[in-house]
Amino acid sequence: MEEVKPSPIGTISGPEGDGQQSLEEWRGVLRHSTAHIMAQAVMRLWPGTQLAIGPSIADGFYYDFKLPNDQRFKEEDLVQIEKEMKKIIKENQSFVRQEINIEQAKEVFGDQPFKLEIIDAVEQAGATGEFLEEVEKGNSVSLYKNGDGFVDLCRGPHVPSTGHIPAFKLLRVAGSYWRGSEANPSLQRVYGTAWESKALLDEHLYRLEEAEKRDHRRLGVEMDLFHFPPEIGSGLAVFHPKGAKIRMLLEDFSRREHLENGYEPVWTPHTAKSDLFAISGHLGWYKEGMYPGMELDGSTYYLKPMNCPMHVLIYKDRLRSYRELPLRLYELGTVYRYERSGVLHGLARVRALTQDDSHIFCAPDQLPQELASILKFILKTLATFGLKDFQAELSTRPEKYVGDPKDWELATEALRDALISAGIDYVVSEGDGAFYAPKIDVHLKDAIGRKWQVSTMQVDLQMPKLFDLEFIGKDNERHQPYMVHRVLFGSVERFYAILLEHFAGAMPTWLCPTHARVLPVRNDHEDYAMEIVAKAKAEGLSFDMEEANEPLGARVRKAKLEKLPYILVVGDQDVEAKTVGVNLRGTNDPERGVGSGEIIARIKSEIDRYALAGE
RNA sequence: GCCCGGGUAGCUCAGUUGGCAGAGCAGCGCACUCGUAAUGCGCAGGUCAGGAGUUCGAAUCUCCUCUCGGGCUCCA
Repeated sequence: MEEVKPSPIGTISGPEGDGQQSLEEWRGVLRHSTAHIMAQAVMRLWPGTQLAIGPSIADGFYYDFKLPNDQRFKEEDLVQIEKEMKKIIKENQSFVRQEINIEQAKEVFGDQPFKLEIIDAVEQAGATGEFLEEVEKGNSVSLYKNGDGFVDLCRGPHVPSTGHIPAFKLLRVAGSYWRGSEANPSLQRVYGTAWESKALLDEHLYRLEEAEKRDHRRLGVEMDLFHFPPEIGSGLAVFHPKGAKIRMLLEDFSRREHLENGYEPVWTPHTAKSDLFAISGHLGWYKEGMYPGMELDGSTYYLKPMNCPMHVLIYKDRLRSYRELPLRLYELGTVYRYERSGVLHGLARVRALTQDDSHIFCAPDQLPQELASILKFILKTLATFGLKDFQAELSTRPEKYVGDPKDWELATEALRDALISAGIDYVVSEGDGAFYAPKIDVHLKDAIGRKWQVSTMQVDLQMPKLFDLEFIGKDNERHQPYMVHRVLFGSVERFYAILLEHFAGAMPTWLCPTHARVLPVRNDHEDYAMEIVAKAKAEGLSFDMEEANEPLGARVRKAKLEKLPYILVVGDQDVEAKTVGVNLRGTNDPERGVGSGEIIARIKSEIDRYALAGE
């Protein structure tokens, strides 16, 4: 529960203004009011502008406009709009709420087609009793009037007057569509942020700057981990030696964990004939997400967008006994998906991705136990990386689906039960399931708060039917197994991106390509430094050495910028006493005189435990 | 895919009204041999994303393509 705090703003104007709002709700009101003032400013500067909607969002607000004659905002326009907004704030106009009936509303907003559409929706909702997200149902609507005659259709509430906006800033302009659909007119969206004090605004802007520094795309370049060669194509990454080493360590972790948890490795090719994807339903329901077919020997081959159909074929290769179930097939499977050019985003959304994929075939009565143990596996995996700030979502049957709605119901309830018995908070996302199954998704936030789906588990009753899967039960009869799709990382690439941002590039020691750099103080300490590198290598660790061609301070700085977890300095005293000076990442004062065997044992133990910083 | 904004050395960025393409860092060479976040000097580095056009002359203006960023939609 959010703490109820005294209002930083003062009172708010509207029916909900009963003083019970949380701080976040107050900020929502402040931001929504700022959006109104922005709309007012835009109306002054571009008379004839059509207003769409202007809600508050996390940390800010936006407003969608259709400018007269299809004009577009430019970056410089934001300065103008801000200036006008400041004027309106100075004028301290009151926000006056007024309830009017539908007929009156249609007259007031006669020249505002988007508002009219909303009013129509309210009217219809009033008739049907249907709930609408953006408006209260009913036979009347509310509007807010400001001093100079600006009127906006709005549910409210608002701050009492325009003077109650202590600090705001417009951030960027973007394109959008009316009601988010490409079929509708395109609009101009302006994003901004507003806070109850200048200090909080500055803090927020500073946070945004800091977040930019941990953007995985930027770290990827700075740390020489990966890049996207245009010659290969959009959304297709190459991993450089250091980046690939990190990736390998992640994948090794995944393999080890799966083998220890009762999964069986499989391997499947990257392409298959259309026959396979026709049976699985992919060509019917997912074709727009696939690379186009390749003609070969009279067949059409597709790159696989998912691993499931191939895993199904492994199951189906022979008759299965109930004794084999649950059968957990696991593969780091690389799949290819056509993602629209505008949605690609570094490693977080690519066109070639490797899933830590498993398909579990089980008897119906094994399902609850299996789902519970998958959830546990997911949580344990996230905990290993210190990822605590996640959100679970239960996604239900989408509009485009295969199978019987009754099966969907059964599968959805099984997932819900798993969440409830694990005591995990979740939200329901109606209609967001895969075309073949409902799912539980786990979402993680990146550096700037964008949410990305990572782990998912899906209960699939369709694929077993489509492929006629069977097993022989205790009763010597044929039965159909259930099938669960699940990933823990989601895709290695996306998880990699999330981890880079989570750790701001300072990966836990066990995920670092190089564990320590040994720095000889003078050239004549190099032999001793190399001895330590060799000793570490014999213990399975990866150390390197940089010759004393530059001052020690410069080499220390370089190693720090490379975010190496350990810098080991060796000089006269160390050669004498067989010790090293330990400079640990994130600390300022080095520890002198640590035995060379001791530091190697320390680092080794850290790696063996998958330790996070400070553990 | 759609809207907006970008693309100049490996990286970060200057580049005036159209008039000889620059800096810092990184790289390479030489000197320095140093105890915990930048030693000095020198060298090299470019089809100004690509193509077409306007012009005596284009990094600069126009058009097209590619690509990146912010959104919309979509999703691991």
